[in-house]
This record gives sequence, structure tokens and C-alpha cells, in this order.
Amino acid sequence: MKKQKRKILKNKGWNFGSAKEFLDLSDEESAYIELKIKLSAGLRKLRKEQKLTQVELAKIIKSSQSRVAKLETGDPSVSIDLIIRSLLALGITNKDIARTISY
Amino acid sequence: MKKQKRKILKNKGWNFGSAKEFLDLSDEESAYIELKIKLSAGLRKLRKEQKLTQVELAKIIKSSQSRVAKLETGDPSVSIDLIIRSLLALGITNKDIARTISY
DNA sequence: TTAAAGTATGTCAAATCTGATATATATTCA
DNA sequence: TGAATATATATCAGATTTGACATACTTTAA
Repeated sequence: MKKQKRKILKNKGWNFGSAKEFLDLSDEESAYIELKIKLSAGLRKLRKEQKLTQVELAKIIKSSQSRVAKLETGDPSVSIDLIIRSLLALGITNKDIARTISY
Repeated sequence: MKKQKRKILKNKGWNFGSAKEFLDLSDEESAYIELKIKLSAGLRKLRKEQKLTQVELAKIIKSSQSRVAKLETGDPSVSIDLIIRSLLALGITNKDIARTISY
């Protein structure tokens, strides 16, 4: 159920407002999704700042281009753990991660 | 290998300083472990503030006492995802999570 | 003390996440 | 245009994480 909701969310494009306005997510669910989206967006931003392609980032984190794409789009199949590991692999600090979460 | 290191770390008790001083962890590994420990400690703190036992928290997050214990000790078998979900289940905000990470 | 309540640790089957592959779609630029 | 490069999506076997259980250890309070 949750998984399906997230999928729908993603398919809608996310252009207008928060998850919660949109579907009947609990506070907890929407906070989790928004956190994930912030980290995902942070990863993409960082990768581009470092002028890397998804293929290059994949090599750095010992994964595949397709997984990087999923990391950056906040796909339901990726964990916050892996997003955070990827951010750290690009040299970000824990404080930077905190900033990413706070906006 | 990484797993084993974390296990050793945990067994040593963590009483003096950071992970990195201790064993030959990469910056990335030590940042990840320290992040996890901060979140774990935050969870324990929050649970105690709310005067809950591990059994009660387990019920709230639909898990078991033993897993809560592992969450709070930063056991290698728990993901940051689950720690974060638990924090959110106790009503913390994303900004609070950021603060937890930053100290 | 000791019993009760609380917490920690080990194990395991089931659930979830992962890298890899294939392939589709989008972007860039000559 | 169109072909090269970049990114997205689907699928799946193998790896990791999960809740649950059993049991051990620790703390509390009488």
C-alpha cells in the first residue's frame, strides 16, 4: 500500500507542494518521503556540481547507472542508507547532510 | 570486512573518541558509523523522554523489543532507514533529525 | 538478597534492498 | 535531422535487513 502510494506520487511529477497535500499520507509517511526526496535531490545536485555522469558516480559507489538513477529520483526501491552512503562517497560531511535535510 | 569492523567497534564500548581514531576506517565509513550512532542515541534519548520502555516503543513501530535494543545500540544489522522511521514515529520532525545529526 | 521489569544478544525465515542487465526515453550538438 | 551521450524504467537473483522468538544479562525496588 505504502509502496504503491509512493509510486503514484513519483509518477505525478512532484511539481506542486508536499506529499501530504496530495494523498492521504500519515505525518510519518510524508515526513519520511520528504526526507528521502531532499536527500535524493541533494545527491543529484552534488553529482552535477562535481561534473559527474551517473555512470561515473556508479563507479565511485560500486553500483550501476540504473541504481544511481533510482537514487536520484527517490525510487521506492532505494533506502536512505544508500543515498547517504553515496553522499558521503562524494565527500559531503554529516553537517552538510543535516543542512540538506533542513533545506 | 566493514561489518566485522563495526562489530569490533561496538564490542569495544565506544567510550573514548571517534571511530576513526580507533581503527583504520575510511572517512566515508567513519562518517557513516558516526551518523548512525548519533541517530541511535537520539532515539534512545527520545524514547526515555517519552517515558517509554523498549517493549512499548516496539509496539508503536510494529517491531520487537529485541530490534529496538539493536536500533538503540547501533547494531550493524539495523539500517538508518529504520532508525529514522522510528524517530518519526515518536513525533520528531525532519528539522529535529537534522539537529540530531549536527549535534 | 531476590523477584520483577527492562535491556541485550543470537538466530533464522521472510521481506526488502541491491547490483546488474536489458531496454526505453531524453538530451546534446554537429 | 540523427547519432552519440545521458538518464529512466523493468526485472530478477543474490545480498542485506526485518520481526519474532529464545534466552541472557542488568537494573530496580522491596
